[in-house]
Amino acid sequence: MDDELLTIGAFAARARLSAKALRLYDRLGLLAPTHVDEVSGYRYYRADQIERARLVALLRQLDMPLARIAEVVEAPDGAAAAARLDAYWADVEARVAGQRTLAEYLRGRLSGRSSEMYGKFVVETVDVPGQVVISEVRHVLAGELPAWIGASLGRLESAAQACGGITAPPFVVYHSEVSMESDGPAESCVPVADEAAARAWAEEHGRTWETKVRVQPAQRLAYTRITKAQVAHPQILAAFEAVEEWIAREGLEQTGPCREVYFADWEAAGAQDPVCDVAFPVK
Amino acid sequence: MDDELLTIGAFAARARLSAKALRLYDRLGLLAPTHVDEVSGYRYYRADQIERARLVALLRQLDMPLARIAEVVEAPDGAAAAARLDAYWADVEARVAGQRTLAEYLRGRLSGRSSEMYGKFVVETVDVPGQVVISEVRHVLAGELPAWIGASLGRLESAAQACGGITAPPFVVYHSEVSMESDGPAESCVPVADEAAARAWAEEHGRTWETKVRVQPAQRLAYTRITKAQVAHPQILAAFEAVEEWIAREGLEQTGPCREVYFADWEAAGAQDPVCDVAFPVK
DNA sequence: GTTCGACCCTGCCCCTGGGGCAAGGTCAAC
DNA sequence: GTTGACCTTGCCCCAGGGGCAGGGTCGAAC
Repeated sequence: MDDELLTIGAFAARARLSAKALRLYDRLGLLAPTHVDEVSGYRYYRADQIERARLVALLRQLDMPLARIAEVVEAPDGAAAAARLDAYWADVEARVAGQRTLAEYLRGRLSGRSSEMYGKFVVETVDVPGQVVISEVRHVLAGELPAWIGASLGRLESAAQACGGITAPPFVVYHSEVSMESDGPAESCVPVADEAAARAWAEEHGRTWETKVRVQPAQRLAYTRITKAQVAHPQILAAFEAVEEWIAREGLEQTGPCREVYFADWEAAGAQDPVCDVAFPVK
Repeated sequence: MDDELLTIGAFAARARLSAKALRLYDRLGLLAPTHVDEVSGYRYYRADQIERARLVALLRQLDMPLARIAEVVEAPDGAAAAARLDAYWADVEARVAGQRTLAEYLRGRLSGRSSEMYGKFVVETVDVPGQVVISEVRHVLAGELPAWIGASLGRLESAAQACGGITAPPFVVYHSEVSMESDGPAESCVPVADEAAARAWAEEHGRTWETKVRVQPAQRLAYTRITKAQVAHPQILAAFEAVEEWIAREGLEQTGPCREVYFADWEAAGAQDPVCDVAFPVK
């Protein structure tokens, strides 16, 4: 039973895939034909491979990359396969949720004059005094940013205990682009009390981490406060945009790179709690 | 003011785009530099182009294709731009909603044994008598399917008045793949009472439309009933899958191509009303 | 046995939205 | 004048195939 072999065309029709796609899946090892004629090169598929082919086709309808499809179809059991599908789909939903926020912001910016914007992002200014900060600098992609920020601020906060303690909320400075693809250098900073101790600490750790001690001069910041849910790409870009537009409207001038100031306990915060100020130095 | 020119690198940093991307946008006419040195080929951008560049960058974060971005940024005014953004985002939401349904179905199929499936799709069989049908055949992509089905069944239903009237619900037969990319021929069919009149009609219209008259033999159909919201790609594929799996479980055999039977008034139906049977001829 | 049409094979170029690298030209500061 | 940072074009690469060319194979009819 069911041991009859199908040519690629017949198999393609029954699996609702193209022959071209089947050749690709063969080459990638995702769906190898049962038998390949060594002389003619003809691929022959068994009828019971249709089920797997259909699954691949359906997963492709979710725009799942073939590499992740391979992980699903080669899972040891159905539960593991379902878990991998869930993981993928959760990624998709998270990405789309962020894009949805950004799309809503853009719609307001394109159509509305300004009232809609200010309804979404309230921008204010604050004067911050000069600070001594210990910092780590790294080139990091947007996808790794949350993990790096957490790890880096964690290291710096524990180091700050030996430098007289933390004197102001930690922040992250973006010296270049803040886009999905860029790895423009990011700098995580923790203000500390004791500059001499900080310099000693940097001397000690400068070889293992990309650490620095800087004196951040007093400056005025224009900022907007955002919630934990908004601290992610790409929706956070809407906040950056809003602050920059506000700066332009007010006739002020940016005097340095943008930053995110984390003034709240990240772990303890809920998704709708304010945790972060998106800020630019101005004037 | 603001008439200073920026090199591509400086402009890229301020617009949060890569120089490579800016060269591409220049080549596509999406964002041309204000000035290009004819000798050196250097591109120079004016500072007031940053706004447009930022908008492009944000729209790219929505995964909007550059061609559609061009439509947005070249819209005559903000309202038109917002409308085009809305149209794009509605497309995205519709696609994701369909994929979400499919993902839920697949999760159930991968993890559950069968109870979850049957909870979602109830499959039954029905014997249908032989019918004379008038039909149109066309190669059509999944994206155009809804429009084509509506137009085609509309034409056939009005033609059916001259062929003794409609004797059974209209249906669409998929002679090949039902995937997003395939254009495998689809055939829209309306059963009519008067075969002779139907043949005369086909003779008359055969030159303008790809029309046929067929006698559909009596057959048994395995089908599941779905709602209006489920009649769209890719989520309808879950229904096809469910019926095929049921057929295999019951030890039956598919004897022809799948079809969708539209038994309800499409316009009058709400999203959650059943409107369509997804069916396969069996045994 | 032959022939014909339908299938199948590989290989190449195309698409999008860039990344990355090489070879070479430019610019501005010292 | 030199140096180093920046810019240019051009080519190859990725996924996930589509489409076509040129040539090999299959089964069935004659």
